[in-house]
Amino acid sequence: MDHRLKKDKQFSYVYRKGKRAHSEHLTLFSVASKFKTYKIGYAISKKIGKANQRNKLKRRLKEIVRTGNFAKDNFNYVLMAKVGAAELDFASLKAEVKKVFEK
RNA sequence: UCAGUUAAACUUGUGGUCGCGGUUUGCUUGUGAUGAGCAAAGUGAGGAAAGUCCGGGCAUCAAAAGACAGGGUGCCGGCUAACGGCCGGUGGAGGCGACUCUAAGGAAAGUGCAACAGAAAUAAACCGCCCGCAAGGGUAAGGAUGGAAAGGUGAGGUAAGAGCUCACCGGGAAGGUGGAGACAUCUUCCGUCACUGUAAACCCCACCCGAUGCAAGUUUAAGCGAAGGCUAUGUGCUGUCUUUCACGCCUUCCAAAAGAAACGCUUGAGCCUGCUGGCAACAACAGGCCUAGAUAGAUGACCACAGAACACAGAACUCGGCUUAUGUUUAACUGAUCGG
RNA sequence: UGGGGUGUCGCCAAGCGGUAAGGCAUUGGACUCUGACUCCAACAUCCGUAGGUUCGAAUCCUACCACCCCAG
Repeated sequence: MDHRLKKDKQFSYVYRKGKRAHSEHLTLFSVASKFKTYKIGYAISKKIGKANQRNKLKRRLKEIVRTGNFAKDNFNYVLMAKVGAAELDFASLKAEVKKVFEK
């Protein structure tokens, strides 16, 4: 199943209604939904780095969410990266994602 | 060994365990219709994919031609689909050298500008020098400047001076020879050898350029209506104008949608190998190969071995260049030192 | 992806071949018992960076860097 958020409307809905949880390099927006599974979108701005760095960060976040089982069903998420997130290695990035979801 | 110049090559590979995007095949399932899921096979970023600085293809503007404006290029010859690119030369500049760099047409077609300094900035007004009692005349040596002051140095010459004369150097013109040409070289003549620099100032000359960009554009796509204006004096290549030519054109309102999907989209001036022509860029021929097409936008995570690969960095219609960022290796050559 | 624009003092900015205006801010001084206002003075030589043209470049040319805007 596809767990991605894609439409612009969905993103802006989550930004407006969602609860926020911050960490040093990440921000998570979460909101309850009527769907049975979870959906998650990734927001990585141009401030973070050049195109290849943004791509790599997105791939790593996707891998962490897929393998980690952090996301709960019946929720929509947007995971936003802040400046400096691209410099982290995989293990510490995973720890931060875990912290944000627990909040 | 050190310092340097030039030219190339590569940009990870193999094996595991999870995961992603196209393609093909098979199975399951479903709709009014497009479909959806699972499995297997096979495949999946670069030398710069970047900057977007040039030039093509392609698409639309109904079709075509011309003038002006505007823009670009600028030694010569060649290559190319084309170029502001590349190759080979010429002149000039730099370097001990290997070698590198070079917007390099025209200033006697015209116009503009040249601050400050300096007597004077394109010009012989001033100081000066000489002749002369003076009036006046001769002169361009000298006059702390400046980027630039009407060839330079030396000798002769003179009232003082001066290409006034001579030697050397520089400059110009004509002709010959070599070369495809840029140009090179030789001979002769010129002291009227007076006219500085700047064209990456306007400009002149030669050559080139229609505009807009895949968010172009086409289809699914379907369903039309109402009112008003201009009627060949209207509209049309989109900076202006003209000609041929084409034809209805423009504005407002109502309805529908609110922005969906597919095509464009990857077979192309393509890549590899061989051979022929050419100094080379490149071209011709033969054989072989098919090699990403996404749309919140596909390559990641954990190991093992090899290893320099741990750098710079991610396709978005596509191709040829340029520029910039950056890791490693190789070859040839140059200079210095030491040894033989 | 394509198209367009801007970089000048700490901030806002003028200048577009000949030694870089002005305002705010800052610093020092004067005035005042003190402060504000006012007055006087100081403050750019790396004009985003690097080359080139020119006697001379913020200005002209070329290549880069950074930032901003427009088009679904």
